[in-house]
Amino acid sequence: MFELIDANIAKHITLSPQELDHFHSFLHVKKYKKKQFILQAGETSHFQGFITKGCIKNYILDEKGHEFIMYFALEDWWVGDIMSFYERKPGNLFIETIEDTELLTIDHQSNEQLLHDIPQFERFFRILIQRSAYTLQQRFFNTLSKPAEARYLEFVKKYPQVVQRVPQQLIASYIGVTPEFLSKVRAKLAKKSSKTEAGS
Amino acid sequence: MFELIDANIAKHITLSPQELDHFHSFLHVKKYKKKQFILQAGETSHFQGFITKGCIKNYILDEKGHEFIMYFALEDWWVGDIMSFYERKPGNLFIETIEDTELLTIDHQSNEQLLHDIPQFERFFRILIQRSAYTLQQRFFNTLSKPAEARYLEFVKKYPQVVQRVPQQLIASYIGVTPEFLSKVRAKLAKKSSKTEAGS
DNA sequence: CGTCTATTTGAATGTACTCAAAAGCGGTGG
DNA sequence: CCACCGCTTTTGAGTACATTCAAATAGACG
Repeated sequence: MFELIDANIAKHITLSPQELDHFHSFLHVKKYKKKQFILQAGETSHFQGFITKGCIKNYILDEKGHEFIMYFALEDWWVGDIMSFYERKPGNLFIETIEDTELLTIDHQSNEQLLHDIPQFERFFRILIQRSAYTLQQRFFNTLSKPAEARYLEFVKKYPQVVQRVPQQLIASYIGVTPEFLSKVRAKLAKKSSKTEAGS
Repeated sequence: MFELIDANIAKHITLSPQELDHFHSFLHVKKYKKKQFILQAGETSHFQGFITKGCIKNYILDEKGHEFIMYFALEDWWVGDIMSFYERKPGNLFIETIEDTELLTIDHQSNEQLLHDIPQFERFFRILIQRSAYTLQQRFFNTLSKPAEARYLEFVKKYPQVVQRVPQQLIASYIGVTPEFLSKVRAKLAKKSSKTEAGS
């Protein structure tokens, strides 16, 4: 039950068996069916989640109702609206399942208690946020500096499991183009690679 | 000397006078002339800085040598390449002064000591990173969902001091357009507002 | 005042978008 | 088991926002 999350935490901090047990005592299991909301914009996020099974998308909606996907998350990822969770006010993120999904969650009060009882978690979550901020920065840079084709190829290389599991239109949203345009990019790539392979 | 940084920290955590003194003992003053590098891509960042005077730009260079500005920082802002600093490996960020600048800095070893001696700082830096991650996320969303004109107007509204102090081409880089195009955007805005004012 | 840099202007071009329609694909019920 | 329905992906034509390159103008500083 806790193998995955324990291994995840062990990547950055080292806890005693007692501390681990204490940590586990704060966690709850939450289950969602496909296409359910875990969080909606306007709500205050009452928990952070760790995915033990399934797949979700985290996105913002603009005025016209277009989805802008901030990230996908599969097993072994943490999900949540960090600002809403820590500042205890309504956020602007949607979190929605793409498949049936199971989370381990920790609510706000438990989290405060955890940070107090095991200060190492303060460090753990700092590292988590730091890395996600870095990833976002790189992605922002890529989006401004590289054409859609390069961004798509990098996405496929970096997240092959996601490509298998989520519809193409969501990947279009992630890399920052319309579904129609991604389709055209892929058509061009297919033509290119068929040319290359035609060297018989 | 430490008034500004103490007030900055007091926004998020509360320290005793002794703890503050202890914190101050870790700090050093660094001074830079205009257009000097504080950090270059490929270097490992050995310190985090807090600006007491001046103005800097933090940017990434693409293969063609185009600058992509991640953020500007003035007095009362923290600057650094967080990933490089904490992971102790070469980063890809440039930090360069736009004006003569003075920093209070804390080096890596002192930082570790500080986090150990006053664990509240672990929380402080987590909050800092959290907020910058949030800001970056909003900006990324804006860049994908809104036209350049709207992004420019929001920038002017949000950072009026920066508009006064940095050349326009750098603002173009920040909002994600070429200097030429920002110039055209401004020309159109000027025409619009002159029309509005012509209702005499 | 002259030089160097920043900004503006213009023409041609390109990357990606919008809208509309067709084709593909998967699940479900008759 | 096949036919149909809904949803996703593809294709195409026209358009828009922003880029590139080149040149002119304006500003800042010694």
